[in-house]
Amino acid sequence: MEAHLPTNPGPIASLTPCGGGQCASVCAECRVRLYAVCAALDRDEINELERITQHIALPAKTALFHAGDAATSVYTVTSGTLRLQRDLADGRRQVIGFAIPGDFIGLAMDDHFGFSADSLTQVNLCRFDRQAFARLAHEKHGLMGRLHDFASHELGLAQEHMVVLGRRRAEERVAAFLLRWRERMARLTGASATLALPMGRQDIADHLGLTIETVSRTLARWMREKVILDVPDGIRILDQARLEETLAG
Amino acid sequence: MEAHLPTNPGPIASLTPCGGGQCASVCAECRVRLYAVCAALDRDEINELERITQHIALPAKTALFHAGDAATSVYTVTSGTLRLQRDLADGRRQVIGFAIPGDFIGLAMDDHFGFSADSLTQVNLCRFDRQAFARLAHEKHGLMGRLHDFASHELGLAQEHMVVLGRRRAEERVAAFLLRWRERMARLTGASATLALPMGRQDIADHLGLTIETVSRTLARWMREKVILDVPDGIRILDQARLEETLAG
DNA sequence: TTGGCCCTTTGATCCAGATCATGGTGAGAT
DNA sequence: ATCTCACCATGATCTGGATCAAAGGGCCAA
Repeated sequence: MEAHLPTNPGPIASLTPCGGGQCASVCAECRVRLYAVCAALDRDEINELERITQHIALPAKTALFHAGDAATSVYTVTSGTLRLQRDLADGRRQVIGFAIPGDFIGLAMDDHFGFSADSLTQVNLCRFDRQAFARLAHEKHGLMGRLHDFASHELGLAQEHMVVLGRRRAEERVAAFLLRWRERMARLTGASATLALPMGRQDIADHLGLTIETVSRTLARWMREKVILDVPDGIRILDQARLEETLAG
Repeated sequence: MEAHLPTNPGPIASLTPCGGGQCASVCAECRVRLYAVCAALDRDEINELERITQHIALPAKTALFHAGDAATSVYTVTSGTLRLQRDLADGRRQVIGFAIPGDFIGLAMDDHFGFSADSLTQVNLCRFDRQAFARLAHEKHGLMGRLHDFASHELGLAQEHMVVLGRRRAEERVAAFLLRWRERMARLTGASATLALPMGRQDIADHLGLTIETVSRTLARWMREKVILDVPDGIRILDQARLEETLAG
């Protein structure tokens, strides 16, 4: 595994404030409100949150922040997909996860980000000043509870992913990824026949601790065997049971 | 990796309430109070917590709970070491982590445990009824904040471990484990020349996604090269810089 | 003292997945 | 159109760590 430098995003974009109809300018119109941390808040509290909210539009393939940056802001994703990753000095990458609408970025509330975040698609975000958000969380009990729910849920997912990385074979890893991604997308868009895959093969490989070739071969085999079907910008799962068996085996 | 069934702990022990001088019977005397979640509470709140606290002594090599069990209790470790793990159907194991004094078990606040917990040594714990503890956390703002700090800290560690499992070579994994374990122990006991390793080689292997042979060979080589020294029930790190270089490489 | 059991070490061999190499394909630029 | 560039697919070969095999200790029970 040498430095392969995939999809190197440019410098951090000048983040354009989100005007016009591109994203909800008020929480009341927000499509992910019920999934996001904000669901914890009542009408008055939402108003308070709104005062410290900046709506941000991030173009595709752009860095939101880098690992080690001072964490002056935290974010809620309202649309699009981000890739969260840690890099080693010699170019090896671990994709920690992918953030989708409703996800909160900055749970650690640490002074510095422990990973980098780059947009895969165009992304809309609510940006909060970290200090102000932390103050609000310390005032509003419900918000802190909701944050904890998010953090502990993430922790459970992280532990599941440890099993995948530590003890699963290549084929099992890819199956686990497809099934989990499908599940997450279903929560957002409802059960759908086709599964959008905004991330590339290299991103999947770096998420699963594999090489791009292994991911590609595994998917190609499943396509030959009619387990999945290739569609533009994603796949269609034809035989979910087969993927689940792969995982159970 | 076939079923190796290592260190199969017996059935869950009848947990003996902790009487006598074995463990602090009141929080005021607790040696880990400042490290544990309880540090968030003032004197009155500590008294309330104490009312729902059961002091428990768990013998070595005993199961505290199994993955999938209804999570009726949550715990703070006051002494000893526990092994937290997930098992696959065919015997493969992933050791999620090791819990040491000050650690909180049950952050997920989920209805069911996502992993099993077994004592490696004799362990003393504060057991809390989960419902009562959750109620207290929702009343006492400081406690919820503290829980969130713990959860998000754990999340950061989990993400670091993903890098180890996904992208590190065998030697790097073992170095990462020794350095991190040393760090954790240092927080408890102060910097010490010798490093106690209450877990076996198989446990380390299952934590790092390796086999026992690879762990054994790596440690043996470092002993030959005077990087570490074998001492009863642990090791002494002679050349920490060498381990850090291994990790940086 | 002996035997049994568990854990660890060490050597020999194997193989899943990495690495290396090459070609295909589609989207955007000119 | 044609070029370029970033992905993706796929065949050939290699290798780090797994697997297989065997042989020490250390501890405890009888």
